Amino acid sequence: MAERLGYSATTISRVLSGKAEKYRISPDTVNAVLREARRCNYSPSVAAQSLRTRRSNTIGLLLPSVANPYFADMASVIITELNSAGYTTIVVDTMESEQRLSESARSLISRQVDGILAVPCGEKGMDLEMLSAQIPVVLIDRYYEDTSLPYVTTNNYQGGLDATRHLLSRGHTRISCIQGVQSSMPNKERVRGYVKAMEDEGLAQDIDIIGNEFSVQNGYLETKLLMSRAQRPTAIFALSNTIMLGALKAIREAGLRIPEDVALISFDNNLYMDYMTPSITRISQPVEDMAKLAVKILLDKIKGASNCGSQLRLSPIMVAGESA
Amino acid sequence: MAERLGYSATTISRVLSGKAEKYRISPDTVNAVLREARRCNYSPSVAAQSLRTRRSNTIGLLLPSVANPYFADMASVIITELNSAGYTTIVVDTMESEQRLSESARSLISRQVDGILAVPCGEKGMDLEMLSAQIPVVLIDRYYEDTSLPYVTTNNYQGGLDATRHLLSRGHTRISCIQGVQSSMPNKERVRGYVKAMEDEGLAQDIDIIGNEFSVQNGYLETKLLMSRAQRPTAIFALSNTIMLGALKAIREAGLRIPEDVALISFDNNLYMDYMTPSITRISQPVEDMAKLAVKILLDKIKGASNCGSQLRLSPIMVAGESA
DNA sequence: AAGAAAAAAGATAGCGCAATCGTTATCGCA
DNA sequence: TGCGATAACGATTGCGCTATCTTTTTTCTT
Repeated sequence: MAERLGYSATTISRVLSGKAEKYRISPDTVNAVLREARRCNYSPSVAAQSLRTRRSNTIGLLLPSVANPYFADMASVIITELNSAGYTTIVVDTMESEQRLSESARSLISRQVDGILAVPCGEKGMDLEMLSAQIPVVLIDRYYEDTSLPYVTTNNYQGGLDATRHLLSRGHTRISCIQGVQSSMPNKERVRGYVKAMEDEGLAQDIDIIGNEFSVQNGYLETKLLMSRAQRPTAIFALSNTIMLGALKAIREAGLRIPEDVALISFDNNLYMDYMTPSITRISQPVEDMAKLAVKILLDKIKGASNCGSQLRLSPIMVAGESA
Repeated sequence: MAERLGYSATTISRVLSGKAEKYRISPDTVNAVLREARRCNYSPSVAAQSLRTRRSNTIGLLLPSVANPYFADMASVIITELNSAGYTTIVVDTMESEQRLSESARSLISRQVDGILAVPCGEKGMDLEMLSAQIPVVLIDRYYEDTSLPYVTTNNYQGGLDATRHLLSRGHTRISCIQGVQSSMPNKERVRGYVKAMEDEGLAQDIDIIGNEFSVQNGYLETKLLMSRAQRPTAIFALSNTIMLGALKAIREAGLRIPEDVALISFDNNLYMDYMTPSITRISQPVEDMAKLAVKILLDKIKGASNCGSQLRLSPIMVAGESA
């Protein structure tokens, strides 16, 4: 393009990167360059730009499972937000593996992403913590104990408390809690809320925490077992939407009615939950707010603002349904 | 790293890019390099690599709406498939806008992606078609009339036919069809199936096609109108899961029973649909197969295989529920 | 009319890698 | 002993851009 127009590459670069004014390029030149660029359908090589400027206008998003509707919703909001801020999003599914998380994060850095948004896996985030020296990192939903990384999450303890108290207030005492990934902070906090509520009612001996995965299958299998117990629980607290779906299936198969025979309460919200019969009583997380906040914090960090201290816990909202 | 080890950058590059054997680098050297690389946590700059090799091991995925569970499911499969083939995925939400589609595709190309998977928007894909000269492009779900681009889609005509015939076989005659984006091929084909089935029964005068968006709101508003008609339809054919959800809400609000007062049949499948009451009768698309096939075709094209002729239509499966 | 200032542009280098084209040791073999 | 074959490595260049430093031209000032 440079030779075709008779201008230097420098001038052309300036025009195309919007720095024409700053360098006082004459309007005639600007127009000529722009016209030619359009004519020959020019678009700059992002690879070369990143190499030179060390910025890529790209953000990496690390999720434990894109198939989980909860994370898919989150991804949707994040992608849209980032896009309107001029960023492109690379989505990686870490499949609930700490090793994949580390590898993916490194791979993202070697791609010169400008920042990382992550729902981390595993117990201790040493690796992410280290990487955050090289690049802005913001956690969503999950975080690590004593981490200095910024995060945005739900007040899961409160959610666990609310759900359990709701069941207790309806007279339930045999309440089983089907959990997901034990090492994850939201899971721990929800369980803590459940335990606290039970203990407050003097039901410490009835505490029953089972399961080990945020999956439909886990919910299904654990509920199958529960339903075959001599002394069935009268209520189930499912720690995720997927677990709830599995539980629902098992309860149906046992020929039991909800909520008459077994009450059911779940975490997460979803387009569909209102349309189920019975509609599901649930602890809804403010996914959209969380996602938008996390994006905001990340972009601020990228711009150099040092609100590293941002560790936010948003309140969940209980949506009353007919299932409990 | 080169000077720290006393080797040339060339040698190091060869070792790290796995070409040690090809260039007969001695095992000692290889080990030394690898150890040092691990020690100093070296990872190559993908930007520089792409600049040099014109490949980025990255694929662009263009979707009209990540928030739609149907596309989110699709994205999940694609991301996972690509990842296990060694590719990273950039996801872009084109928001059902043809202009955004074009812009995003161009932006992906300037990012040196090795290929593009797209659920396109708009009537005629001139732009994508042109771009496909520069880079492999495979369409999923939607495609263009007379396009030469490879695509993988559902046999939507068959789906429309099946759904409508099912309703007809149950004795319905006043069947309204709530459609999504009119210009999209799947929509057109489903409608064509509906029309054909109606005409075959001599019900041409009862054909009733309404709506204009694949959204919950569209389904809701159109159904509200339907329910307030003097002569209500006895069955509704919703052309997507989102439309179905909106319809469901409106039917509920009208205090009507499903399927006694209004039968409901939908396109798309979903984890939740089995757990609704009544469970929804639906035309399930083979999302996973479609996604995997599209990825396969794209990777083949990247490798140079010229199966450009791949234009596949997979059969949908009707899942019987209680709603129709 | 001479000099200073502002306006408009260009020359050069280097981001981090890999393709290309070398060069230097080592060894077998007649 | 010398020669070519092979093994093992290196120097250079350029991918496409932009940051930095210069140069040329125009305009204004006194």
